[in-house]
Amino acid sequence: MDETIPPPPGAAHPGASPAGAPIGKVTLQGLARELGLSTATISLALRDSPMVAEATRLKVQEAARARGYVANRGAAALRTARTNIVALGLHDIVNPSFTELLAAVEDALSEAGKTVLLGVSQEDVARQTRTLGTLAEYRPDAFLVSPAAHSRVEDLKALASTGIAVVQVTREIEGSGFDFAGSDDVTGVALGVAHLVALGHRRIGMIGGFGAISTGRKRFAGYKAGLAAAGIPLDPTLVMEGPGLRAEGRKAMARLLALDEPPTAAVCFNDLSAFGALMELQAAGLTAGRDFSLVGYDDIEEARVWHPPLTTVHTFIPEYGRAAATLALKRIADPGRPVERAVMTPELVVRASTCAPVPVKRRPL
Amino acid sequence: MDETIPPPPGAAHPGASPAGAPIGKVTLQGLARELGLSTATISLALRDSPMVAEATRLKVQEAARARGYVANRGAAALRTARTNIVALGLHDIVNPSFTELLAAVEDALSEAGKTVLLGVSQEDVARQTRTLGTLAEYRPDAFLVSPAAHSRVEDLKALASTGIAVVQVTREIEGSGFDFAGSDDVTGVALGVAHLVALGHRRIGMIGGFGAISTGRKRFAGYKAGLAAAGIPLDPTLVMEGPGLRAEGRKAMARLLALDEPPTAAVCFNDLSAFGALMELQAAGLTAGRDFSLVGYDDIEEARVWHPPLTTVHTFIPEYGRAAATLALKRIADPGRPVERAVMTPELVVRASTCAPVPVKRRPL
DNA sequence: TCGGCCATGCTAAACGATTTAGCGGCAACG
DNA sequence: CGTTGCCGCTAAATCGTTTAGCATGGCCGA
Repeated sequence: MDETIPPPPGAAHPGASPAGAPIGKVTLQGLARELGLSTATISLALRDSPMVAEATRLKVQEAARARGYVANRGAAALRTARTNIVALGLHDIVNPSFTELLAAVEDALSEAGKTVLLGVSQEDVARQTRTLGTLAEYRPDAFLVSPAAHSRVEDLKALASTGIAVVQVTREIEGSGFDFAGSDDVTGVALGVAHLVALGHRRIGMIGGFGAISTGRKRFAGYKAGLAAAGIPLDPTLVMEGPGLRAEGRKAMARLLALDEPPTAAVCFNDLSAFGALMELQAAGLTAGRDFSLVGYDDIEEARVWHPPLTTVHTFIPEYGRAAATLALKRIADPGRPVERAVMTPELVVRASTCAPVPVKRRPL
Repeated sequence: MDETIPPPPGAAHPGASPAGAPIGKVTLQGLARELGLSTATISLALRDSPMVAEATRLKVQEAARARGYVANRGAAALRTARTNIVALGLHDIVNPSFTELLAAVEDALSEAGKTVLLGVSQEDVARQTRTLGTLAEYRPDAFLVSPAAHSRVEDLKALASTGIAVVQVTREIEGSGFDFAGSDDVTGVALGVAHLVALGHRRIGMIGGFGAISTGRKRFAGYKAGLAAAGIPLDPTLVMEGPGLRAEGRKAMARLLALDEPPTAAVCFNDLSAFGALMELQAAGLTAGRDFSLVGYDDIEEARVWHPPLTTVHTFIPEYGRAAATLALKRIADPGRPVERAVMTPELVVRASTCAPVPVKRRPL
């Protein structure tokens, strides 16, 4: 825990550049020259190899500390074909649920000595191709990917052919044959529908979630499964497809309310679209939990503080974030292992945005 | 925009490994052997050097594409001493305001061909030292840092001595002599205080923000400046120090309400602590904007949807995120340039959490 | 006294790219 | 016809590290 760097030891360092020179670049070779040893010995000593004598090891480590030696992992990686970098290719990071994911993944990986190299595709396949390509040039030990909408198997296969470990997180491309960590979205949304059914609802809409991504398809499947379990036929006019954003949720709710026979409740693709729907309800003079029932998905922090607090499905994002990191580490260690899927089962969190069905009247305006 | 990789050209590639072999590792040397050229030519051709003939260039680029060549930036960096990596050392990423920052920085940097290497200190100086050390081993072209609380100049000076460009973002260590991008926090909070004063408040508290970080000190200074401008003496019992978290904001508000003579209003270190304070008000049966006035700081998305919508100070986070990226790029290009500070002036956003002063009665409970 | 063994540290060859001096050949020019 | 200049390309050095294999010398046992 020393906080000051001690001055160089009394013995003048032979063959070194001018004595008081700024530290600049200290390399293995520099240390080797100064200590009259070979770079091999320095390298081994710094990594506590048993092949080097105790005394030498201490001398070397002391000198390295004193000179401010910082290893060059790039050079080491060139030799060892291991960078300790894990590339993270996310489709988005401003969405709060992905922030939680990113934080969990970073934490788990840094614990394992890996460092995160970040790329964001912004839901654009072309940009994703570019980004993943750039990331690949750094030769990460593994890729953690949440594919952009509309990605196909080929868009990731390019990675696979490089022999790098690939783990999909949150979203997946079916049939890609990569490890996956995420939540059981079918069950999750079905849970929400079941809750609404139990409250007496029969006309239940679905807001947001589009078919271009696996989560969209699965959550829609959960919606259908929930209806089917209750013997309610699917009414396509109640299904509002769209990306899971506040603005989309709001538009969707407006369209639902404008129907001749509006639903009395809705499940949402994610909390974000639920928030948008809540805003539209407010604007229409309606209150969720009194005039209309709304169930979100994800349970991000904001869900708890809405007015009313949002009933939603908790999906354990940090947990599967860590799981994704673990899968990556396992596959790095053993590239031949069988494909593994880490799937968390979500849980319904009942708050105050749902109630027994109330026929929706047209806006008072 | 081809989506299929064409088969190798008709002419059998001489001296290559078994024809149908999996692509595996294609290197400059491999391409050179296959094309009967030197690695120098390949390297130059791939980078569109004018030193290589048009025909050769096309032939090389075509072959590279066909073979699935992916450059090894690590190797290139070893030679050129330029990695195109920018290290991002943040004290936290789950805080929504930092997500916005991260997104903006990543976007701006990737536009400039840089890739982000991420490290999170979690507000812990020891961990920060470790993290920055690890990041440094990858020899980033620049560091973007939001220092952990309690960091001192020496904690960053270690970076400086490596000759790497360092830019501080959001937070700074005074006297460190590095570039900085952030918002003018003194003015920002003073704006909030002035708003409250204009509404008639004289007893104004401050919630959250601790002296261990520059933003804490500056926002407190803004609080003092605002009071001074109105000729209101500072009452230390109204100042609640603490990290800017929901839980802390809640505790702080509880303590304020428990005072013999509670304030009628408060400014907050950030929106997060304001949310906590709002929760405590609710719990106490009080409503912000009617019984109490509260001003947040940052204007994160959640501020708009609170009930009541939070009056707060908008700080232009994405803007200074981009500014930070630009500063880093400029310093990479010219390490000797004078220190620059990019400071945005915040703006007050009046919503519904403030009102004229109302004497706070003790809880009805 | 000698052979063999251990402990220690060194030599040298990678790893995959970039960069620069220089070379052969050809055309133009005086 | 000799010189010059340019074009297109190559050879070789270099970046900082790791690692297999080898050299050295001391010590022990026979």
